[in-house]
Amino acid sequence: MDSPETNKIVTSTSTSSSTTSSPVVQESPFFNYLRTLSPIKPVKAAHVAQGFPELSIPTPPPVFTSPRLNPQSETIFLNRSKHFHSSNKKLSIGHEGNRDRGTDISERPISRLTVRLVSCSQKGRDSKCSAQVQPSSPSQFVDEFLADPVEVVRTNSSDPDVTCLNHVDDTPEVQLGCIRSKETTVKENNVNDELLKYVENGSDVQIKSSEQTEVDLQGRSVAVFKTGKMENGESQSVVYQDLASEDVNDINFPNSCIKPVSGAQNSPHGKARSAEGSQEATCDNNNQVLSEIMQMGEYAGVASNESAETKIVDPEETGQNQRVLRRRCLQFEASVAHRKSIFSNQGFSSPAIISRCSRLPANSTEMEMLESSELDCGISNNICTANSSQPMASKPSPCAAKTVETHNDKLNRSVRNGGNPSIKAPLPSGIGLHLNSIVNTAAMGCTASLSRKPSENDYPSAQREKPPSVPNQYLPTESKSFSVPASVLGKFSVKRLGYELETQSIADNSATFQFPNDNADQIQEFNQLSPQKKRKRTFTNEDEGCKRCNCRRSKCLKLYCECFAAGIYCAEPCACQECFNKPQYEDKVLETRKQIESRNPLAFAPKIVRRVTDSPANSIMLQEENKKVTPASARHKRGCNCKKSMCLKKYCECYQSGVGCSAGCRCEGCKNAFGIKEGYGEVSERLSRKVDGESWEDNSDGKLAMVTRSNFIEQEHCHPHNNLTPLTPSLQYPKYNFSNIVFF
DNA sequence: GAGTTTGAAACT
DNA sequence: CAGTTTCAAACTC
Repeated sequence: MDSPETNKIVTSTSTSSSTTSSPVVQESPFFNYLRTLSPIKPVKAAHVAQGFPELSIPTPPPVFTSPRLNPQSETIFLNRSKHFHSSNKKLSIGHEGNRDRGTDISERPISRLTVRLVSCSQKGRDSKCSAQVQPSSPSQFVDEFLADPVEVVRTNSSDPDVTCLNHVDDTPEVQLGCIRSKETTVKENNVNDELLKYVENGSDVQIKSSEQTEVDLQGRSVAVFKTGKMENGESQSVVYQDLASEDVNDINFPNSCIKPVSGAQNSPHGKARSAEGSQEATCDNNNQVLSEIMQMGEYAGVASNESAETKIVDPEETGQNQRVLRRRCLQFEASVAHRKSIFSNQGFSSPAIISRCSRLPANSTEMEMLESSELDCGISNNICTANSSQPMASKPSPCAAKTVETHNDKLNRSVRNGGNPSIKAPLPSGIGLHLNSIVNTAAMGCTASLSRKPSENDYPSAQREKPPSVPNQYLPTESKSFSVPASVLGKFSVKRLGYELETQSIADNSATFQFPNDNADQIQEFNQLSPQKKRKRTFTNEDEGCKRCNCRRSKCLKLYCECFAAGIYCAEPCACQECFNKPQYEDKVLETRKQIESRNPLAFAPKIVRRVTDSPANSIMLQEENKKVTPASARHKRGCNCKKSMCLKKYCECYQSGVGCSAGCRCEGCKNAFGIKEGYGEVSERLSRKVDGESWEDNSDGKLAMVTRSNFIEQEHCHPHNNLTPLTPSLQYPKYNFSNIVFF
């Protein structure tokens, strides 16, 4: 069972030697652990094929700055259709994440990583559970990590380094445990025997759902997690953990279907093996275990509670969930380690924060930009095609309708059970925001439009528009919301995502992602629309969140195409014609992209760069500093060139992105509400302006200046995190478009 | 929904 | 690099 072969798992290899497998990683406990498990044959090192596969893997963003960063110019083009396909899932073991801060997994052992694994399915396990071990890109980690909600719980442990990730959504069987920065030791004790007895004696019962039991074995508390033999025939498994100590018990169970308890992987001496309680349900395929382990890393979410939760698996869902999980066949150890190490290093309690900055530099220039700044946060967009099987509840896609149902059901159940549904929604992934990316994958249901929800006062009544919302066609069938704690919001950057971020009161520093009510009919309706109708439909305000390209003559191979510019393939919501920006034309896409980049290396770089500091205090300071210098902290990289719109309409990229014009702009008659171009007067200068068609003028009490400052602050803070001066109600807030913004 | 305006991208 | 053309989004009616 154990694989005698070493180095079966090839860590991801990018074009740079800096990303080759680290000996440290390979010698890490986890790596050793995997060696003993995985029969998976070595795979050719290849970077993730999420996007344009020929392009090299971007290195982690500067927030994870490491001397090992690969400065090589890299670009990434996301392949929606492949993004969530389990068949394309690739496993990356550890080291990629380690590049972040030069922290090796082995340096940050994971203990108490309690995992309630899904039970093994005897049927078709091979096909479902086999985890293809391949390298993966960090971005994939991030996106997928963010794709699923988990609950990050700081335990009651006095150890500040302990952070628990509790998956709370669709796979309650999986719990990410605690991350500890200190090493553990393994002690011999008799618990193993006792536990084994317990397992063997107690596991032959037909249990319907996973359960966790704490048993007292020789005075030591041992948590036993069982996943029972399901009525559908799926097997039972048991995992255990000594709760009394940080130690990982070495236990030899007769069966090899391991159900690892945390720490085993990373404990220096951990050799945790596990057994399954049911003899008839022997799991002889370690791939499943590996797959499940990898799934651990798939979940990310937001910090929420102060206490851990025990998730109860609904037996009705278990089978389905497992199938969903297996379909994912994720490989996330590296991602987990990556994130965990960041958690520990940053002291963050939320993976969402880690998820920030996960967008990878598109090229060397961008990398430089990133490196030169403290990349703060970002929520990137997950991208998928309408055809992709994408089981995330909050990023439902038509193709994942069944999964969506499952999620919804879970949500409902959770609500009924008094659970906290507010944290069910996955955070949109994506960080950094692809420069040009609009990634409005909202349309795909895979991204969220994370935009400030304007109050009614934000716009002139005559022009009041509905705030961007998730396109109906890709939304769950029920309205959902989830709250994001201040700790997360504080680090958020905002981009056009599929979801609407509704800023709560500034005082509570929280925000709620609101999922509009939705219905499948609309989904179907939209999908049945002709391209012409989609064209119209797609760009209505109410569907802004799902804006897709509408190219007719560019074949979606020019920067005119927002999808192409964003580095994503066109998909179902697009109304483009003769589109070549599709996976089947990958070669052409890549070729064109390279051609464009050869002409302009920054063609796919972010247009808008914001500077955001890592702490509110710093942000304030920076704001104050910036106010003295420029009207806005964010700048359009190249500057606009408006002649007639006076930078007051969305024709203007600066205005559209909610940033002020700068000296780099060549606009004429600039009246950008977010900050006019230098030379056209100070921000606080009294001037008449017209915003969204409504003219207003500041008065002598400095109101305008204050308003401008508020805009300023809002931008600076990635708006949800704004505990500064609230916007003046009378301010006619232009609608933000964070599509092309990168936050630093 | 059709047509116009606009400015970025592409081309020369 | 500047001028022109093409293009698609934004906007208006």
